Amino acid sequence: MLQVAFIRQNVDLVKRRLAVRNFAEIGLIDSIINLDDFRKKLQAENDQILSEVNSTSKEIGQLMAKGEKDKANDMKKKVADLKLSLQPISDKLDETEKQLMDIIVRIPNVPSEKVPPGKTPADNIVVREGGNKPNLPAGAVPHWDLAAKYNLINFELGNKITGSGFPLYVNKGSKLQRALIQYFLDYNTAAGYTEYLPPFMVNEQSAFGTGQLPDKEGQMYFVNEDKLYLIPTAEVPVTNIYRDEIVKELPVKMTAYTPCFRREAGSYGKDVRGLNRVHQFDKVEIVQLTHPAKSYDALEEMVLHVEKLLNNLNLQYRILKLCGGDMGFTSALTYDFEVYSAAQQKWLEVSSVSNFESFQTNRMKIRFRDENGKPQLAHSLNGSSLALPRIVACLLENNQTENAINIPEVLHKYFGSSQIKS
RNA sequence: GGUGAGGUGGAUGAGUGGCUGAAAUCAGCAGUUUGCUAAACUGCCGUACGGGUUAAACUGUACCGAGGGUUCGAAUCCCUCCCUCACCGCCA
Repeated sequence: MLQVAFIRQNVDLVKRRLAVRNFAEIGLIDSIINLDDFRKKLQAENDQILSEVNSTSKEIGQLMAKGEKDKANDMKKKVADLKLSLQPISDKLDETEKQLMDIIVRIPNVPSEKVPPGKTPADNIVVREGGNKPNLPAGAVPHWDLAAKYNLINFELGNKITGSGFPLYVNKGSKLQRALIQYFLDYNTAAGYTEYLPPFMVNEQSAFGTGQLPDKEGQMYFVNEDKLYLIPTAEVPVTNIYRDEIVKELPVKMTAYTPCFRREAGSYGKDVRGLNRVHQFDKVEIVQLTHPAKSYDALEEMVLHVEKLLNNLNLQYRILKLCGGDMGFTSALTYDFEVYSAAQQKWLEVSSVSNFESFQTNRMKIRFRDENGKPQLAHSLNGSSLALPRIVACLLENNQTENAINIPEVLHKYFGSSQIKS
């Protein structure tokens, strides 16, 4: 969430930039400032009365010690009156703070000045393309057919066991998952990211910290009995490792493999065929906490990091800079990576790399000490490196031959062979 | 799940109603001493929201797991919840 102090100092900028993401702020920014003014006024009154209560109580203590009971009793009456007058003010203060919070929590992040305007994915800007266009043999088929042909993924059984969108990987299909996860983690740790294997469920506070709550309430699976959310991404548990910390040394670089659970409420149709959109999938994530002055350098570094991974896998890809309208709630700048699915003839998103600036860290109170020793909010960033299902879809489709699927060289040592045959 | 003991600042740990935002020690920071390192000594060493200031200084309030309550006054007493540890039960 945005810092009130930042909003106050940059009213016009905040309004202008929120417009870039087509957020209709409808006077909310002005309300924030008005409420904050009111809050300050109330707090001043509240503190003033409390101060009197405290000092009077102290006097009572001294009077009692001296045995001056009558005087003390008079003072008690005074305190009672003070408290009576305090009640409405303190109630109003609580209420105002709550109102203020309710609004702030629903304001999305302010886009960076680098974010292009636009409303739909069509307005995203292709930053660059890379990799080689695959040469498919005649009769090439989409991955769901390949998955069946080589017995790699059984969607029907996943459906039977759980429901649609919960694929069951089998044999080499399962091993390919394992190989990819292992490779991605090794690649990330080699680049200095510390590996974690976090819990796959988080509490409400963690889900709030990274911005899933209240914005994405209905998109997460919720275990009512224990009030826990199944994570939609490793970003949630991993970033929350540093919640309420004043970090000693920046940057912090973390990576984790986790399954990800997403209800994907409201998305049906051809987009959900095969591995294109599922409720449970595997992903390896990278997360960084940085000094505010260095977060955009870190973002570019992460983009290059993910790009190299796609190059290593020999996939045709493109990098998009998301327009204001297509960005997530918490992001200040996002690059999406898409790989080309040759058999489906479409681009599939496999990674999203974002700088959240202090939007998440303000919620989580992740700080560092500046030159003056004052706590300041760090910046947080994350990106997928990578989400597996669509990578698998493209690997299968793009590397299919008439009677085998070739495995990219970097995976050979993890996969144990160079081909999948029937 | 049951019983018992606990949750205090970066760490250890004192504190059972006012003199405690919190002793002491360690770690950390600054300095003095010192061939170097080490040691010794001195000072500093919580966060948030306000007021104040160019910035400080200074100052008000809150915070001792979370939330309520009792009281003129709560880290300290009471209630609820959460968590940790030990033992028992159950179980991968």
